Amino acid sequence: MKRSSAAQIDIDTLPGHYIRRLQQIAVAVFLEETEAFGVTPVQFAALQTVRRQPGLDQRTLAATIGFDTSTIAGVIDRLERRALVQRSASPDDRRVRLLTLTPAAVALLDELVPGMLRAQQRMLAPLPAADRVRFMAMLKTLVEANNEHSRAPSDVQ
Amino acid sequence: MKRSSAAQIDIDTLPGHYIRRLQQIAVAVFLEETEAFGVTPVQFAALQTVRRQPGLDQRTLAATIGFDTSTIAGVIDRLERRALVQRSASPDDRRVRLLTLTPAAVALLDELVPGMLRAQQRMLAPLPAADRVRFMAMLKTLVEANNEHSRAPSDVQ
DNA sequence: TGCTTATTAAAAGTATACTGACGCTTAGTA
DNA sequence: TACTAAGCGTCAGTATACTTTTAATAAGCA
Repeated sequence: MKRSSAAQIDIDTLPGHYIRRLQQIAVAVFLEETEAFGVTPVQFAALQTVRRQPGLDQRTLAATIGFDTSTIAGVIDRLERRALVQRSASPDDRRVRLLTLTPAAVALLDELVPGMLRAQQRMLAPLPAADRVRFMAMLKTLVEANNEHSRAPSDVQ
Repeated sequence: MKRSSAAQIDIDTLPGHYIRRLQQIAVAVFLEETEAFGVTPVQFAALQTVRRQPGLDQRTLAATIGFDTSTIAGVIDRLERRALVQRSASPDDRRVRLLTLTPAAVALLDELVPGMLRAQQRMLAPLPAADRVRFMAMLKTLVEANNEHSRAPSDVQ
């Protein structure tokens, strides 16, 4: 299937190359469909997760959506600057900052969601309907089985 | 399948989320298997492509592996600093810089390839063998069909 | 209580990935 | 030939993503 001689290897036969390209496409389609709102996919994931679990701390948020805490700190900085997220001190542990959404963020999410869902559908649209389900199942299998190899292992399954 | 009420949406049902996670995993596994060489997946793709097409210009390289020219400029900067890639002026067109590998880069690629191939196999290992082939075929379908939506459309195919 | 270890956040540094703007060069046209 | 459009590479700016280090706080234990 693949030659082991280095000179022969074609990038186009490597899963990693296609995974990277599909991720690029997923981001581009998301931004196309939601461009009016100026929210990135990562920012959306953070907002949506805090919406469902108000009072989350940054560490748990990072683990839930699969980032390291450094990245999340920057994401929350930008969302806080736009008055979409509030950081408040935890009464139990003064190292911890608890996250909540502002009403503006809730309103923004409500407006954003239809475009976000259109983006998800567009991404998989080139596959026949039956394959879309199979593809999602395989993606889940690969992510969950390889989770411990990721740099920012998610603790959610 | 998915509720359209924003508050109900779970990140874990969205293809985009799993694609991003799989990309994270792919990078992490690649770096694990090739850590001795200090080369990133993007740098590998650039090196391997220039190896197969010596004298490539940056713009064609970018289009071949699916990047914009700004990103490639930074990648080539780093590879040039490590004396792995040489930029030379084109005799035909003074706007163009032609890329070639140094002997050190060729030797490095030869050493790197076995680990890179192990990484590709590990990524797909959680799937049964028949599904690995199906998954790759679906990936190709999605990337090729959505190619025009990407920010840096590849001109290959 | 005092000491040690663990946890959390922030900061600095590296590497993608994109947009938009700019300068140089080439090519096409009046 | 002068003007104009297009192409190529670079640079500045924004936003991920990661690593490592540092500081503050909390928790466990003698």
